[in-house]
Amino acid sequence: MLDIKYIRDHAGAVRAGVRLKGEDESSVDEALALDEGRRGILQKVETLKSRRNTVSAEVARMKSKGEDASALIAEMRSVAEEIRGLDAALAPVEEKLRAALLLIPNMPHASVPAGNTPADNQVVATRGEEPSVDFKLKPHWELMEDLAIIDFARGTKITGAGFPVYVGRGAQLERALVNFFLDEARTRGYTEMSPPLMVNVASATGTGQLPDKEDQMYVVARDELFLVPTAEVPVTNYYRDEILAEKQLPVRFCASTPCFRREAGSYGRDVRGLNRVHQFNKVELVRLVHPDRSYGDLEEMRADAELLIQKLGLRYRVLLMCAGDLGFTQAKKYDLEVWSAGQSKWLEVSSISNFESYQARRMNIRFRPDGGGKPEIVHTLNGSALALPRMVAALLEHYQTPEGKVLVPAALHRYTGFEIIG
RNA sequence: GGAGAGGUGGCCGAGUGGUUGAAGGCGCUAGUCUCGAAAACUAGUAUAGGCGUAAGUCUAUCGAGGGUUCGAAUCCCUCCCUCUCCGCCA
Repeated sequence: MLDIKYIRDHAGAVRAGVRLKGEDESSVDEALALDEGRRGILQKVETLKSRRNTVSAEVARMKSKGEDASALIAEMRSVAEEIRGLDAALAPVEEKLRAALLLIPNMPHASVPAGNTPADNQVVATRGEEPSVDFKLKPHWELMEDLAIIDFARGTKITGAGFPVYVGRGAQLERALVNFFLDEARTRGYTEMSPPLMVNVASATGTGQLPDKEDQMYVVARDELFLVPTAEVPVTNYYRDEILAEKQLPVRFCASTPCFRREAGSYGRDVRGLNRVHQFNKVELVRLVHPDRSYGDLEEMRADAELLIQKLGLRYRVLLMCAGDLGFTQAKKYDLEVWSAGQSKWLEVSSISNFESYQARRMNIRFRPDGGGKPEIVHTLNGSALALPRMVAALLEHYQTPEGKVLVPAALHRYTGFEIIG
């Protein structure tokens, strides 16, 4: 969330930012009105509490001397009543203010293009080559079925649509990719983490899945827990409500986890094969950094993710997302899309975002500057490096042979232990 | 799941209704001393919010929330968490 003091002092800029995101401006005015009401009550009640504290000390002094304090105590009886009333009035105002603040989105960074359609996203780089072959490339769902390496029908039987089963060399290939991604992340300075796969309400609120994205998560209602839609949630919450030393920054974590997504509202769109599933594995990068350096870190993380695709020899492009395509909590975002040679389309395999202080303020993650001084809010970033299913799809399609087999790219040989599938 | 014990500042630990934001110790920071270091000594050392240009000042916070009281770290209630034992279990 944004700092209420910032909203107070820059109401115009905040409204403009909310508009660019295509969100409702009314929450800004509501927050400002509640803040004003809150401060009004606060000033009254704190004056009374100050009086009460002074008189309490006086009562104590008189009693210790054996003097009669009953007149003061009688006076305080009505003051106490007044305080009770004001405190009772304050609580709902503060609760509403917090709720209103949670509904104000993060501001887009100045370098983010305006717009709210895919056409407004800027292609900032395109790298790698399409396979040059003289036969018709099959889409991955035909390959995986022919090779019996990913089984959708049985996944549907076991659980439901969108829960594929990786089998044999399919499972081995996926595991090889995960290990490759994690090893690469480690050599680039990320500490590996294996986090919980369910999170509580506070964690889901901290990264922004709650309060209004609840329908995208699987809920374990009995225990008030949520299956993680991305490792971002447990990993970023690792230092929630803590104050780090400046020298601990930047914090760099990587984690491989399953991701569970209901994908409500997207039925029928790009659901063929591995294009969109309810459970998938993903290696995620997370950084907590000094506020002055987060945009440099964003570029570094983009390079971290790009390098993986380069090493696997696939064609891809980088998109700078427009304001309207930014998530609620994001200030700036790049998407990496890999070329699906069998479908002749781009598939999003990574999303790299700077949240600035937006998530960190919700999570109350701060650092103490070197040499002391007031704690400051850190900046948080995360990026996929990478999402597995669409990478598997692109690899199968890119490296297929005329005989319907699939060659394993050289970078993975030491991880798979085999060089061909089929 | 059953029984018991406990949650106080960065850490340890005192404190059972009255100047206790909280003794004492450790740690940390600065200073004195020293060629330097250690030791010793002195001082400082939480977070959030309100008002204020600022200095500052006021309020809140002793796991969380509620209650009793003129006044709560201290008394009462609910919840959460940790530890020990029993049961169950990968």
